[in-house]
Amino acid sequence: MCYNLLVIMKSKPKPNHGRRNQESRRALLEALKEMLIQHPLSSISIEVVAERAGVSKQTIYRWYHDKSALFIDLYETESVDRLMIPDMGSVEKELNELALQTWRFWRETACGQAFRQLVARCQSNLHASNQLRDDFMPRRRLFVTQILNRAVARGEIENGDCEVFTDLWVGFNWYHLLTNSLNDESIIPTMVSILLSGVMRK
Amino acid sequence: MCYNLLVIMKSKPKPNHGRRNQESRRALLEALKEMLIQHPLSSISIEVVAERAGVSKQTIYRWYHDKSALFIDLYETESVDRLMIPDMGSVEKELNELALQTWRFWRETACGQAFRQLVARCQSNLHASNQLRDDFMPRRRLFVTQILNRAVARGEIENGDCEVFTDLWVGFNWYHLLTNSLNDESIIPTMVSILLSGVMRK
Amino acid sequence: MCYNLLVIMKSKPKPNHGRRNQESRRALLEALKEMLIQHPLSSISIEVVAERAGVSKQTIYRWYHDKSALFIDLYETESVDRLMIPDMGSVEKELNELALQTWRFWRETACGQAFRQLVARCQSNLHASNQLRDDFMPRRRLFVTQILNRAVARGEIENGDCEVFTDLWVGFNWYHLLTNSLNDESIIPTMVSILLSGVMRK
Amino acid sequence: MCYNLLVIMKSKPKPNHGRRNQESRRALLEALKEMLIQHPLSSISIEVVAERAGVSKQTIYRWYHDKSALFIDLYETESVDRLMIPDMGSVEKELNELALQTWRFWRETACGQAFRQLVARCQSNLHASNQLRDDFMPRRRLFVTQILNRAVARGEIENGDCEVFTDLWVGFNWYHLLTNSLNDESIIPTMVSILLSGVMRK
DNA sequence: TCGTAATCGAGACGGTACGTCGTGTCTTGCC
DNA sequence: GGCAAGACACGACGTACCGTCTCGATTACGA
Repeated sequence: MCYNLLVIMKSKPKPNHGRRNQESRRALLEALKEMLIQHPLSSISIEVVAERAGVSKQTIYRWYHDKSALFIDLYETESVDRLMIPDMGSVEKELNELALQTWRFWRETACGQAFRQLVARCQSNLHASNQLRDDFMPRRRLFVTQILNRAVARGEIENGDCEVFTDLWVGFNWYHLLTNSLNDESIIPTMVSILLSGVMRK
Repeated sequence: MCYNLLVIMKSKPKPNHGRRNQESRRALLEALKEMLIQHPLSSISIEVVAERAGVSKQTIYRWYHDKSALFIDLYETESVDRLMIPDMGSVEKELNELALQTWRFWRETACGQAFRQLVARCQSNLHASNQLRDDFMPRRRLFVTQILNRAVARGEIENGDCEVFTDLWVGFNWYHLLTNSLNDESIIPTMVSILLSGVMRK
Repeated sequence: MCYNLLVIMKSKPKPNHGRRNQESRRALLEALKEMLIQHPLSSISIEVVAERAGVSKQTIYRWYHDKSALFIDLYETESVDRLMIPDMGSVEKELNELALQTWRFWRETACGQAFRQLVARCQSNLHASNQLRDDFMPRRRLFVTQILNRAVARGEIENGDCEVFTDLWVGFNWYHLLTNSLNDESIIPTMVSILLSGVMRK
Repeated sequence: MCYNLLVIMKSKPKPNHGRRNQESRRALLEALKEMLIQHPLSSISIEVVAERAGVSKQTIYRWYHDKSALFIDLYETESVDRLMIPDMGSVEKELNELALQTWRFWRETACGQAFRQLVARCQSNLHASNQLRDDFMPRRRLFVTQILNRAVARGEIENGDCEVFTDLWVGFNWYHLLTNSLNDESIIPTMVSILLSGVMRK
């Protein structure tokens, strides 16, 4: 049910028998993006998104279980490769870069504010909550584990405790996002160094 | 409009002629508390709370601006300081204990659910957000810094980076609360040990 | 659930605690009446009636199970006392008068066309069908049985077979309504005389 | 667009290159017939008929203008002339038999339900309405007039008022069909006797 | 023998309406 | 004045069918 961007993009361009209409998907995400600039996610109804995108409600429900899923599609589409950190030869450099990019992405696009709304919404919607935890977050956490895996390969850090490390990483960033404190980037290196101390090879 | 706990507590013990009915307030919070145990936040409507408490909707709206305000009243009423960890001679033990107590407090009382609602509300309310960051959280963070200060005094850890350490600490716990994953307590020691590595005296 | 006109009209004028808002009921029927002039019932949605009457959908559903019930309220309100035939001393005269009045009522107001739509609708809606048979028609049939009862009292006709007589009566009129043949009133006396032969006292 | 039975029946027995697939037409009517037995008309959607018949919606719309047209095709296909009553020597016996057969035909085949749909459709379609009154009904009424004619020949009844008699007859049956009350056959003799009283030779 | 043209299944789509739910406001009459 | 009761306008929900529209596979026919 959940739409997979990459698979679609790689499939041959010959379109449409009973397959998803890419045009309507694009219009949908575009409409949502524009609306997110002015309104919090919670005040944006599926009804209005559909109307604005020139798409029927049913089409939304066909591809997305709810508003959150729609936003997630947008979020992932927008953040693709912005948070893909290249090999910089050092886990410390890469983690610093990832945190910096994440904070900037959140500050500079509508996505930061929108993600806050998404988290908020999940606090009163069981399905959205499960989806966030089991579907969306694992994909986000990959950006971190990728870096960690490279570091393991380089022999920089021990292999293990990767999940808890990522919990701490994500928690730190969420906390700053959710309390509106993404401004002081100077604390990032400290955070990285505290975390790395716990996993560095002696 | 928003109900202020202290004012009520100072009012005479047998008041009531046109003043707020304490009985209905108590019934309201009680009903809410019971429901939070069994039902996800999402499925609790003001309508149902009112009915269960035997209170009219109007009475709720007279005293609370909206649903969140009701949850917050519950949270503040319930949250006694059961998170004060005594000196156990070791920062590691104390931090483990604090995390454990925090998770249990959130899991076993309605407060975890209520706090989630509080955080959610702050994502679309600037004033609430500032209050959370500048007023409420500093008090909560004291539970951690207190332990850290004792550890510094004992010579266990370096003095410094306390704020970032606490950010990581709080972030980790929030993350697990907000994603509904407070069940697996076995990861707590790992978390504590990673964090402490970054600040332990060599 | 089904609204009873007479009870309301007789109740004391002091209005409204949780009681039905008469103004919105009036607006509703008025809106429906106007729309029936231009559109068949089947093409009139509850949504639009509500909007036109300046009333919320919920309010309609509170008082009427479905569109048919709403129309029935209108129909009965409109036809009240138009089809109440006074004692004319002779069952034959009275039945002739009743048929004449019925045909004219159907021809001259929106109600005839609307009633056709109502019957049509009942052919594909079980609930509407039951309501028509068990709720609405018994009240309509009273206009006939009233006349028959008077005739029995006068000794004009036998007491019995009243139901079948009324079936025949109603069927005849329905048939002419549903086949768009309400024009030739000259057949009415023949119909009356055939029917009466079967029940007259010898 | 509207499918014409006769044209099909005259077409060569083994046609089909881009011609209509008889198998899917048969499956369609069969599915419809079966569903009419168990489900009220209201709950039968084109979508479900198509699925049950293993036929695509498009195929239905290619051959029928709308849902009613589909029902009508069924009615005309199914309605063989099983209502031809033989001479039984008595008009009363014959009329009783005719009513009984009619009711059973409507109850036991899908045709009763289909005919209800036909009548319903005529209430918002002038052309269909005229056709019903001027084309279809006269043929149906023949079953009655035939019996009446025989009775006149036998000298049982007066010659005259045949049309009004038939109006009453048909109206009575329609009324019971359209209100879903074809179950209590015990009222039929009463109906016959009332009607006959009005036309019997003294 | 191979187009070619229409039918067919599948099913996505834009629509319209549905009937329900929840919010927050309002009114009434009791206390 | 607070309060229970409950009607109300509003807005959104998620679902059900409608009738239209591609698409690619199938199937005869006629060149």
